Amino acid sequence: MQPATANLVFRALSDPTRRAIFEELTRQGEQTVHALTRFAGVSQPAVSKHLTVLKRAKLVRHRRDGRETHYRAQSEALEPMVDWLRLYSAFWHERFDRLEAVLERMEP
Amino acid sequence: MQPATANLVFRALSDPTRRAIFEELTRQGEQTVHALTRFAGVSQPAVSKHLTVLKRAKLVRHRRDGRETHYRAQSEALEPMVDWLRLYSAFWHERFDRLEAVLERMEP
DNA sequence: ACAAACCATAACCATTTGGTTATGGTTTGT
DNA sequence: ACAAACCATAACCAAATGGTTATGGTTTGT
Repeated sequence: MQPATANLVFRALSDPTRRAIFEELTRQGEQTVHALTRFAGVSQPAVSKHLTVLKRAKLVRHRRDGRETHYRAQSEALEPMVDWLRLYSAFWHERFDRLEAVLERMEP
Repeated sequence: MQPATANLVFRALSDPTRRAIFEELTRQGEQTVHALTRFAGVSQPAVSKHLTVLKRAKLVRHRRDGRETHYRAQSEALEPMVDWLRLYSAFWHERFDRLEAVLERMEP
């Protein structure tokens, strides 16, 4: 699957409610909209809209099962953000570079 | 210095113009507001406002020198974002963990 | 001395955003 | 069969956001 643009990912994760939903999906695994609504503390339509934004950034996938829709986090979509940090964080750059070098030596 | 909250950092970097300014400061080093204005393609007051947002997130520092103000990136402020990725990106978690382990073996 | 350069703030504006309630379409349980 | 549950979308609203022009305070060059 094509990765979403970095911009969509940064935008999607800039909202605390959306981050909380993504965090919850990461921690607890797949969840229905109903469960996420109880968790998020906002209305069900608000949750649905947040999930739509996360979906456009490829940060979540959904699976319909009867009348419920199950969402789960898709952490690979964070890659543009990780790549960005690698490029623009001088502080972390060295660490990442060493990671690359070491991993390549470990599994050629 | 106290790190800014993760929320401020995520918010500040969610805007493409602001990210571009931060990227430019990282690549080219210290810059005046004037130089950043030419670079950013928006008005000087717009740049000043973006710099204020970045400043609140501790992503930039400024230094007055006569009538000009020089800004520079402060990449350590990205740490909350890196920490967040470590916590919530299952995909990258393993890589980070291996980095930690390997680095510790390399320099005890 | 004074005009110009640099920057921040104020005042303003259109658009976006994050929330709400209302509604309707499927699906399920009884 | 039908009421209730689940979810998405529509319609709406207040507040936040990202931009603009206007203005004023320092500092610099002549």
